[in-house]
Amino acid sequence: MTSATDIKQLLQHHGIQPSVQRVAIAEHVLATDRHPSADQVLQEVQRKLPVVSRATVYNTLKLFVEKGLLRQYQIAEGPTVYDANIERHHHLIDEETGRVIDIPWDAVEVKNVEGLEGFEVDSYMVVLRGRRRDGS
Amino acid sequence: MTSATDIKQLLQHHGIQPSVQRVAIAEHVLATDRHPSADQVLQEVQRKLPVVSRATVYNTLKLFVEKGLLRQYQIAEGPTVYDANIERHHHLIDEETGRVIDIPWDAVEVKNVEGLEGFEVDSYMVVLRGRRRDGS
DNA sequence: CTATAAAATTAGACATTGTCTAATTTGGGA
DNA sequence: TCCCAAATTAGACAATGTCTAATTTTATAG
Ligand SMILES: [Mn+2]
Ligand SMILES: [Mn+2]
Ligand SMILES: [Zn+2]
Ligand SMILES: [Zn+2]
Repeated sequence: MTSATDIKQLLQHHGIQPSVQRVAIAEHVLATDRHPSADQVLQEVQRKLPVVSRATVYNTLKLFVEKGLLRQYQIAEGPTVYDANIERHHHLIDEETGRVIDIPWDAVEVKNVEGLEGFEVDSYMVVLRGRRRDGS
Repeated sequence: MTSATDIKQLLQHHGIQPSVQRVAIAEHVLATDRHPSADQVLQEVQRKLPVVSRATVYNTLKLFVEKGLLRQYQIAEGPTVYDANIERHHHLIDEETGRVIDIPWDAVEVKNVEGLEGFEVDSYMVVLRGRRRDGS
């Protein structure tokens, strides 16, 4: 449960003025484990708060990324998606639905990244393609 | 060295009519270890063959992907890129230049992908972010 | 409380990337 | 050579994202 006041405080602690629009956007995008695109966020938010513009959604998502509240990825076909999970983790793309699913960092093991010759690596993730197994 | 006749045979062996445009596109896109976008391919090819249209470049790249001559990725910011390296391998995104660099499959080791609970995995790659080390 | 200025929001223009259609051109084979 | 299916093409259209200039909202100084 993240109440509206909690959201406001969270934004303020990150140096973000909690306007009505920003709180509404935060409530949706920070609470989901989906990986919505900017236009999906716009659709969702407009149901609760009809007076929000496309420009504000794009501006706000960018702001949240800059302030470290969100990550932004371009991993599958289609538009940039936003990710409220800011811990390091991997991603699986469901090839049937196109949906991006979080995979815990320790679910797979990646070795020898530090020893990679000729490169300095800041971060990495495994991107998998497949599908959910039936009972899941 | 991949000569024009070699290219023609390669296309024919993949069931592709080797038109002038397709050969010109193949010469560029199959010979590079860069990861060009469709519009980059268009720019390059038009220098040698001014009579090639945007539609043909998009159509041809799609055809090459369907026929297994090319891979298509959406890994970094920006447009879809095409990859002549059809062996499995990983990718590093140079954060300074934005360039995508191939990393050999055995340069890093990924474990426990088969044991991933709840998912069936068809393929995977490690996507790293960083930069070339000075003398490289 | 009111005035002022800065910050936030907005509509819509614009750019880029990609798809599609309908018309034209090309070229392989009878 | 002729025919016709395949290939190419220009340009319309759609989706995604950026930018600008005008308007609205909000914080705060007086
Ligand atoms: Mn995620
Ligand atoms: Mn590659
Ligand atoms: Zn809640
Ligand atoms: Zn060569």
